[in-house]
Amino acid sequence: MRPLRDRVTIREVAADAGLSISTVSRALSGARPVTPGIAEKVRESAERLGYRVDSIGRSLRTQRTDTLGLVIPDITNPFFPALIQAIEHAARARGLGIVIADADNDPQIERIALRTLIDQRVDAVLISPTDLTASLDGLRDAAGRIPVIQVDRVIDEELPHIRIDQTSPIEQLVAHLRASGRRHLTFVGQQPTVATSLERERAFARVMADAFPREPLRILPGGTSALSGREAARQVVEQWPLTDAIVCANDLIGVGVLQELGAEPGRRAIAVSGFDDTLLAHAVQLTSVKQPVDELARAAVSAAVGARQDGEPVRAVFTSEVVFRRSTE
Amino acid sequence: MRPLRDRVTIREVAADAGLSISTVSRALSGARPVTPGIAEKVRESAERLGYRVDSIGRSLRTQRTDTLGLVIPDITNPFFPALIQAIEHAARARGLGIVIADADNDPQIERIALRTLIDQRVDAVLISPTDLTASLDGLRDAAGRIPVIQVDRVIDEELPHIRIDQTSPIEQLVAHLRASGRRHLTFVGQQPTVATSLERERAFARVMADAFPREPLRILPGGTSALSGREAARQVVEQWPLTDAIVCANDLIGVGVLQELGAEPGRRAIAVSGFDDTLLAHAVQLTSVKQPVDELARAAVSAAVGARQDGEPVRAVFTSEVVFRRSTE
DNA sequence: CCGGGATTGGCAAACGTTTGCCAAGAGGTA
DNA sequence: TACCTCTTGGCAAACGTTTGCCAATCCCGG
Repeated sequence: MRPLRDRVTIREVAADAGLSISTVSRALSGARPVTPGIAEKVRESAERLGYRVDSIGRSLRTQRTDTLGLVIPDITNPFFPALIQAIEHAARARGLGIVIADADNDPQIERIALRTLIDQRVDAVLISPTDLTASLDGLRDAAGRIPVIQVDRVIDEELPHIRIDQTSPIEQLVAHLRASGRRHLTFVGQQPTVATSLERERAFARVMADAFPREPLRILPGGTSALSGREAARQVVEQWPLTDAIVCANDLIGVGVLQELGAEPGRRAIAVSGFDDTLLAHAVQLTSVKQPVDELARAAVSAAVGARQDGEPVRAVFTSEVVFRRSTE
Repeated sequence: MRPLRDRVTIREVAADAGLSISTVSRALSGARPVTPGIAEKVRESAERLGYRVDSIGRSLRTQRTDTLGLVIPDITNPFFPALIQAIEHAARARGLGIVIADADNDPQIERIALRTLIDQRVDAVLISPTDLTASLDGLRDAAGRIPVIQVDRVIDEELPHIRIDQTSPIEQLVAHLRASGRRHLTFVGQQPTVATSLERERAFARVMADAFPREPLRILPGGTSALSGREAARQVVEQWPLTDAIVCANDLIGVGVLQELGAEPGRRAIAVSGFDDTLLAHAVQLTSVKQPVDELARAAVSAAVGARQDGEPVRAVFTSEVVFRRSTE
């Protein structure tokens, strides 16, 4: 590797421009007005010398890093890359950087990740907690130190959060399935410790009680992977052979169910739907629920920077839409 | 938000333990031996006061951040989350954090992301460059400032890089297709400005020249999405109706091709293969090429930290395996 | 020509840590 | 006992920036 030039400091810019350090700092940041001629001269010197402000020095002084931490339960679930992307854009639009930590679906790792982010001095943390109960201590501990916003998955209603309404898409889903003649719907969740999965399950229960009051409630806990979806599908056909539609808590499970049921296209015996409208759903033509990720992201980032100023807890709920595809024809 | 405790500094720990700041620093970091009793006392004070070293202060002094930058061309291509995850694990194992930037397939954004990472003072950057030529300037500029390692996609052979061998999986693929009676293979790439896609295309050309010397070479440029795969598939059937196997430069394209050809399972007229063995390939039973992501990641992280010490450029090549599935039966 | 207010440059302190240097003490040897 | 070496604690400087405070200058009106 060729020798790396050492960095130009503000001191050298000041010397070059024949001004004091403070004037240079103010000219560059605009913290206070400077005489136009001087401003120009500073800009020119900085440009020519290739000066870039040292974020470490600045952070030490300002006690800000202009950086958001982002804790994700499982980056291999394709919903989260989409969410990350949206949050990154929203953050960039406000001049903030983000640093991502993957919890690997493990509350222990998640907790350590939170500590690490806080030690890294991020200004706030956005988190989709892994586990409804096991993540609670870590979350609250973190929230006692810096602003923390729960995104998508919320496990503590008291702390700030941004989420979607789970009921309305389930209503749309059930209505559609009913209209196409299905009567015996079964829900396959993730682990019941996943906040969103549990909410979807409860919404399903409510909606079903309305739509099919006499139908028994069929709910199966699943897992995180497509594999667990396959297993759940086997169990469903065996346990409740009447089932003519399976509502899944996310796309991974939906894909697994679809695989197990046989992937022949067109009208099929059992309708299947997923959740999150990931590219998986596109790939296998799975009906799914599209979350307004960009709005979620913008709201979350606003909340994070806002939380630094006023201390008002944030609670926002967005609506999402069902995207119907071949799997429910 | 409840009031946030302000941080405990090393000064307070020193006062509490009745020792000097430097002794505390050394006791905690182990930079120099301290008398066991003192070490114990320091540890106890630090623990009790809840002291955590301030990474900003430390970084200012040491001029290190113990953080790696990671520039990804497109986080919604599921190969990259897998790569990110692997790199995160490898980095964590060495006590390093990572900060991720998504280039959104745009060399402009990529360039800015690189600058931002460097401004953030990451110790080194791992990058999968977006564009074979348009990324070059930004890459070299960055490499002139801090250690930069190209991962997976390499566009400058002179700079450090970690990659896989593309030829051997293509050989396996072609051999398998040939053994199952296919004769008229067509390659569908991404844009020819994607380094890996181009390498795969060239490998395909070489291998085909060997295996089917009399067969004309059929190569189609594609795009980044499943959609472009669908379009490519239409073009292939129209332009080269004899085609009985399509080798795609990645899984997204493979999925699109599969969709367009009709997704009926079992032996089909045209065999299809993808690349990267993402969860998409699992979902649609697409034959694909599995890269040794964990090894890539470990090598890349080693290279990044190594580059700080010796200045030896790194060039490593790993082998990858074909995973055969229903799409090539 | 003087006084007062507004504007803007500079000094120096602070943010929290690590580390080179010095000196004090401990322990061993002659 | 005297001397030498080795260990280990403390002082203070440095990393690069922002900003509170003061002072100098300028402009304007009387």
